[in-house]
Amino acid sequence: MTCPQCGNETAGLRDGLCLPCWYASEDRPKPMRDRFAKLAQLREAGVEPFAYSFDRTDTLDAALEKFEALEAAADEPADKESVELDAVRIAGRILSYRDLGGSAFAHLGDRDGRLQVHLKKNLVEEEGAALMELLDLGDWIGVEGPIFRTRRGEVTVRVESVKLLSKTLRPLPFGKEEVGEDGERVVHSGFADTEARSRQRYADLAVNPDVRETFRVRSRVTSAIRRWLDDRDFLEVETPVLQPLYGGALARPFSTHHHTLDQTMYLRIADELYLKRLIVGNLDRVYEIGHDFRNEGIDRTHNPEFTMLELYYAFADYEAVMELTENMVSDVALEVMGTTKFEWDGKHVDLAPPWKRVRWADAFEEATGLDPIAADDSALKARAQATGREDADTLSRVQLLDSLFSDLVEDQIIDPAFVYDHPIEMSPLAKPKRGNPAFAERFEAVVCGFELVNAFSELNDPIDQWTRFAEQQLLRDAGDQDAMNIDEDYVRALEYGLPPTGGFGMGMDRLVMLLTGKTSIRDVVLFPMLRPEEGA
RNA sequence: GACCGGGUAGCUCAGCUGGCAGAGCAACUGACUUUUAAUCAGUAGGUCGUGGGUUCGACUCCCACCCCGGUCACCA
Repeated sequence: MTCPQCGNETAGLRDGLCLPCWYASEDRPKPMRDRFAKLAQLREAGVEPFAYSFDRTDTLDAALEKFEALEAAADEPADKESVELDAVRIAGRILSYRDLGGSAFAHLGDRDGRLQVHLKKNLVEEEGAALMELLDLGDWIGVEGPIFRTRRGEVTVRVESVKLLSKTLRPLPFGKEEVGEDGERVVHSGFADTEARSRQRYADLAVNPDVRETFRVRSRVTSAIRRWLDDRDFLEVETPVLQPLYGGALARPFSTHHHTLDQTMYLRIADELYLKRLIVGNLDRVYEIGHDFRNEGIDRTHNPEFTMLELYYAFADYEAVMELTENMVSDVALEVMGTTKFEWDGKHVDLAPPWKRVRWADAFEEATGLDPIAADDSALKARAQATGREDADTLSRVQLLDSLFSDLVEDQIIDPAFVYDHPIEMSPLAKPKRGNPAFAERFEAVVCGFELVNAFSELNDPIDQWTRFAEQQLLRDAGDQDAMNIDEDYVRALEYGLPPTGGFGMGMDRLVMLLTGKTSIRDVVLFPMLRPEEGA
């Protein structure tokens, strides 16, 4: 292929140009053109702009801690001033650069830390002095030198050699950072565009330490939960994401096709039915942390692809699962965040157990004045209309019950509470309530007005389960697209015997939102779903 | 899907009642060897989301569309 502009041969054209012409084009912002031009200058000066490796002795935080420990060990104040730590090798991105002519101060940033370095032209080797002229904000460099404290009091590496690790060709959207007297960091004109921050999460993470912190918390939450469950003899398992029949929840699936089998496959909407098959298989206690997919709307609390923790616990009923839930969530919060008290969307909550228990029907009757079992459909419709549901006429009984409950009860629950014993028709996978089969042994854990956990005493009677599936099928035939499929294989598994089992599903994204105070799921998902860009 | 708000330089934003497209940061040139939102002098940088319309003249007013955010609806 030939570049139409310079006539040189090229493997491919980017916007109709070879890469050197593309980077030099007036269509590129000036900072990009300048940075591309610096690549050639670097190579001329004998500097490879994209290195293969760098052997660092310390992270930035570790180097800082080492120096401070040495300083603390000095006895005399006079000694403290002259404390110097032997050379370290550290690496990071250039976050700031103050060029004073013969020398320059820069801050480097890595995953967790930030450290100032001082580059003096007469101290760094010749190649490094040439390199100093060609550095930009965002570049990755590695430096070596002793650590001292400047007259202005900042711990600083006196650079004796510097190596370019990776040249950035595109300017990162750094703000200007001001560090106040109290050590608080104020960023001026940072990276604010929410869409760009989600699409280019790499840039968001690179310039916003608090975003990195959010995802560090997320990672710690996941591993703390694994540890908590592993300690209690739960077995982590992996079940199919691609399924010939979806189930375990009520939602629209994503569908795809397997060519060899010539079979429609679905991305799972829940793990539930496979995990309970494992309990049939004597695995006793299992859990899975994985992605579920629901082909529905995208908003502040819904991403089509989200992370669910499901666990199943043989010989336990839903009351045991309530205890497990409140203990696990509060233990994990305490371990990861050091507290059980959180503020979320202006609401203050305490996750310390025990959580409040609220009987579903009592809360419903208190809020609506209606008995959820005795009230007829028209009364429910009238009540729903009174709460502002204009489409009440089109809703099924289950939808009416649920919408009234969500609008009038769930929104009002701030401190964590277990809402339990839902009407049986809302819970096709749960055992009937002991002594009152109009209800199911089911609970939802509600915090800050949203559902965090959904759990049951699992239905282990294959005859009852098949009948419930059949009732779902009738709803489906009547046009309810969200009603469940009959899963004959699952019923077969139940026929082999599911011991009494308690189980739950918890939205991991929502738990992380709660712990980090984020009110949008986009802020706790690294790459949230967005409409594809036309051109990057 | 409905309503509201937004889309202007690489980033963050201003732009009034229609009259030459602006600032700070980043970039570039120069000065400066302990600075830290470094400083000082200068330079350059634009398809004002897209397409129509009104007008002598549109970033600005009108219409349609696209994208983002919020609220509501949907998602029990």
